[in-house]
Amino acid sequence: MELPKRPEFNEYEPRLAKQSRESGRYTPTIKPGEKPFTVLLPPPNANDPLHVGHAMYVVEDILCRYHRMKGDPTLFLPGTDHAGIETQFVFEKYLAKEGRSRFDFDRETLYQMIDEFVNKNRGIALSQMERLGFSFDWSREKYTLSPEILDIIFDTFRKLYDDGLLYRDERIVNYCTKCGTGFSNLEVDHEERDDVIYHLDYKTITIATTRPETIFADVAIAVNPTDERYKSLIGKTATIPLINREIPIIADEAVEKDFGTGALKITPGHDPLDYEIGERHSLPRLTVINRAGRLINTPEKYLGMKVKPAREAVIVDLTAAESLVKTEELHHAVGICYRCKNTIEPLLLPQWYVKIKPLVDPVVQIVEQEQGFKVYPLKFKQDLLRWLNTAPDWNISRQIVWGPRIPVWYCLDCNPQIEVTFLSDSKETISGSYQDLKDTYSFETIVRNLQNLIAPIGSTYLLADHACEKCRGNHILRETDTFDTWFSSGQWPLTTLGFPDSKDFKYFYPTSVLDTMWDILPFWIMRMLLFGVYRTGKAPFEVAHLHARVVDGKGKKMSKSKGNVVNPMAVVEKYGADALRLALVFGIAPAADVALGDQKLIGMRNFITKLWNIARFIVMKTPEGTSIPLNGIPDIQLEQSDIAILQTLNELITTTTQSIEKYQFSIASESVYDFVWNTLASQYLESTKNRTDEAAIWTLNIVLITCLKLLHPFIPFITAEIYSYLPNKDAEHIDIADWPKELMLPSN
RNA sequence: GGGCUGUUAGCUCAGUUGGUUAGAGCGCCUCGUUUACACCGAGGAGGUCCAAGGUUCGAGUCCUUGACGGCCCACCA
Repeated sequence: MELPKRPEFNEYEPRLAKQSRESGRYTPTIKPGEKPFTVLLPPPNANDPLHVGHAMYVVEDILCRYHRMKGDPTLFLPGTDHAGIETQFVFEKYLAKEGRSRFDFDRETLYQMIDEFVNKNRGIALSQMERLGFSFDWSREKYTLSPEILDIIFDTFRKLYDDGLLYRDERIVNYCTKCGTGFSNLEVDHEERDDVIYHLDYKTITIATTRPETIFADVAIAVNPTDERYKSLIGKTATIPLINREIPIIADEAVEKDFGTGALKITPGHDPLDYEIGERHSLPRLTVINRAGRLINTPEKYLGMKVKPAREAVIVDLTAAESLVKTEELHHAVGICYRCKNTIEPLLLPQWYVKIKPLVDPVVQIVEQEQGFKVYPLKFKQDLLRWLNTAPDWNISRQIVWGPRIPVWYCLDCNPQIEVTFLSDSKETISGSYQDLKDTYSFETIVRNLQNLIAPIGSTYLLADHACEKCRGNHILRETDTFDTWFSSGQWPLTTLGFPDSKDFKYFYPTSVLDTMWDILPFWIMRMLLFGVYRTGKAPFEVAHLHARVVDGKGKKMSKSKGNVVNPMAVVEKYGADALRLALVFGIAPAADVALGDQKLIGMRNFITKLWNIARFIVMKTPEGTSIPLNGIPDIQLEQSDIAILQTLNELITTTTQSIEKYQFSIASESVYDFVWNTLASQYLESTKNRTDEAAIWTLNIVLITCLKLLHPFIPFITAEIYSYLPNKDAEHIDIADWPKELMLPSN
């Protein structure tokens, strides 16, 4: 047998990937009593192609391949995420290209369109992951919107309700008027801006604000109680310019004396801090900006204006009224939508919240005391604890269509004040309370063309879709808020394994290792811990391993605008999946950025070619029909150099194994790389060129097959391809061959 | 305003608990091709380990301070 001249990775890599996928070799056998090794794939977005970050799944694959070879029942479970807002955002961009927007459609139609769009592109990420050589159990592939998964998610929602951990409240929400949905604080980005701060004359006092268009929603002026300048004014009133409404001057410690004029206008309807102060002082909440970002409840001339023009108009009028005392430059950070970069508009909205404290407490204990759960690298433990300890109640409502609707139903007849927005038959947007609209539009029209509803706090609701328990009526609408994506992906360890009764769940939960980039620690890892512990009492994974970001060859963050984004599939085309995989773990400190550039990829590819050529030499040198002992060295006269390399090989086996166990993939891969290139190829192999004795042949073969196995988790394709050419082997495929153990060597 | 992290060869980075002449890949220089491999081989040049101070028999490694990066969090209107 002979190996061809040079490996054509674009031939053998896809062929082997397809073969192993179809063979079902990665479907584990459940062996009661034996501890399985389980990894759940952090699901990529169902509709997007992979980006380089996803190539880091190689970490999970290394672990899984290693454990599979070690003989552990190993499950690497793949899946995809519907990715609520992300997907809807992508789809809206696509709509925009055709000159349409989501407001042109009722939610049912829009949902169907997105569903189709996702289904059409659904396979892309999956086939790309196949190409990268991830050893998934494809028979267990999951999707976050599958009915059986939704059942579990709704069940958790119901349990939260039953346990009194679920409530509705009207609070300030970070609202993006462009995306049309609220976000949690975590999802808000900040941008440094140079703005103008306006000093406005409120008769008795002068305030400073960057948002003069919200003065119509002012309900008080607050000063710091220790501020000598204003002490005498507390309890008096001030007058809002332009509308001359009198509002009280109050004292609150949250006001900073040194900022602006030291007097803060309180606008609880449009600012989170003001909302808090308003709560403390039982102040009313006025709303002057709606969800479209337009002014309402203001003097007539500003009605319907968008925020920015309204600000300008108000300033013009304030100037004319001589209420504008002065303006100053202000450099500050403004909240922007993490998706579309639009300025966040804090608005009052009724939303669904999960009480977080009762969920957090047991998790804090588990994390602190490492009760069946650890974080690697350790430095992230304190981050996780900080996130846990400061987590506010969780707003799980999102005002988008792409996702599971929150499973509660409102009876319109019992709650006629519910505000509905829908398209009339002539495609006009109609919005108002059901009470006001029900005589003009039939319930059927509203249902059929519904875009969204807003149920005021206090509305009664049902927990299943059936006739109203009170009035027996059938005018029932399901909540239009959908779950925050993390509400469903946070239950991934439960849903993928079929909580609570399936065989899989009983055998594979808790899972072994969960690896992601550190940036979703609070979004995802924390939520999985909360849900996992809430529903099972156990952390959903024994180890959370956090890796770093993939950056370009110069160590710079990849970004579209810089044009340095690396497409993993292009890299695979050019250098092969093995080279990419190796480049992602080679020479990297734990949780340090991974610099990925051509130079490194070339180096990795060269190593793969080198390995091929070493194998080619050894196979060529091995006479036809030679039987190679695979379980130790037989009684045969070895030369000193043979024993020496076998001893080094033994050390290598130990180093590699221990390094993988400790997640030090860099050390593991570099050790084998160094051994193969320098010890095996440059030294030993050269020294055997004039030998034809059995000892040399056997040693070469044993060293080769051992190295192939040690390298297989990192570079599965080339090792499998070479293995398939070997005349003697211990398994049909290398990915199910035994992990190397140290050889017993003759003592002399 | 808090917190984290980095600064080691031209470039990208390793250096576990402090211990002999500080390493890798790529790049560079010289030489080599009927060779398993030019996606190669042999050899070589190249570092006051950011700065200052301290602990120590001994510091790239620990401590303090400073400089310059990067990142995260925060209700400065």
